Amino acid sequence: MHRTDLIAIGELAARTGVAVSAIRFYEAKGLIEALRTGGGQRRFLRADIRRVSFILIAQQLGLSLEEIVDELARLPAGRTPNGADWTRISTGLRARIDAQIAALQRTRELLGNCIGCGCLSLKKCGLYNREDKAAQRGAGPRYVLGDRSGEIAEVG
Amino acid sequence: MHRTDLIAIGELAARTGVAVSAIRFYEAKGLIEALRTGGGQRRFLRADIRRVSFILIAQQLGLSLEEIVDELARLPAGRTPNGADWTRISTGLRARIDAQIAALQRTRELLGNCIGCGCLSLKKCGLYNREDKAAQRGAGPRYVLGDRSGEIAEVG
DNA sequence: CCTTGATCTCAACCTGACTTGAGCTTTCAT
DNA sequence: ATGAAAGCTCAAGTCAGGTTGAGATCAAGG
Repeated sequence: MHRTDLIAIGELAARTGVAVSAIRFYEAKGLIEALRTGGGQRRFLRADIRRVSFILIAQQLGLSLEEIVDELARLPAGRTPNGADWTRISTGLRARIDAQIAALQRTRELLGNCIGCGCLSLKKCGLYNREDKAAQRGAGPRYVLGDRSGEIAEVG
Repeated sequence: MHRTDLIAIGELAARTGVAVSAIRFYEAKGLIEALRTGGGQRRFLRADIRRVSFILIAQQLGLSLEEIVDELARLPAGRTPNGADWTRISTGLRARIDAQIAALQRTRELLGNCIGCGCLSLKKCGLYNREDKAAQRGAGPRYVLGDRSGEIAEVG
């Protein structure tokens, strides 16, 4: 505690590589919280560096900010999160990573069998019939990569 | 050739699971082309079912529509693409898949070493210092997951 | 004290990937 | 020949995840 324990938004930004505007945005979305100085400026805990880092990692794994809020909600309310807390949270991420890897491996294989032969008959090769909830993130006609699951394409 | 060789937009939509509006959008973006009837309605080749399917697969792998345009530009101009054409194109996708799998595996490992111990000291564990151009797709503060590469976070 | 850099708020704008709605026309089965 | 279903265009809206800008205030070193 020999140093200032609270950091300004600029420092949090510098420490995490995230833009100041993004940090304000995260606060508005409920991902992080800030104390305020008498003058109204934000002051963060050092632990928030860790918290923001977690947000970045989770984003890389394809979680939306909304999902990340849910994950972070599992952190302790009052006290600074410790190693055990992060471990608990990261377990969920690990499962997600494993699922993504599995999905990619399946796609890779199907790509060989299916596009490789030039047929691209989706009904037959099932490149879409997979229940690929995990890879559903990121664009694509919404209702296809999700809602549908029944019959899809078949090349005449 | 015993069947109608041209299909309407509604049929292309039904065959691929993509919304009609999305197909028009793809045409506007140059991903597919359509012939027109005398009355101005679009008519697609059966091969376009395959083409749209390819678009969906590529999207799942994180390519933007712009990137997909580039990939598709490698298809033969006049004739209907054949199996060999698709194989050639899909090779690029395979490389991308492999890269993504590798990146995820690295992340998985780092997650164990780094979050597992609770430190989340990014400079030390390098969860960010990776040159993760592939996973850069999809959200995240733009300039972090890309432009930067120098010093990042270090938990005090 | 004073200045300079950091912050503040709020509203507006941006990109990507589509969707929606209005108003009008084409197709095609009966 | 006709009427419902499907298609057309064009402008505007949506959502996520931020960024940008204006105008005002705060914090801290000299």
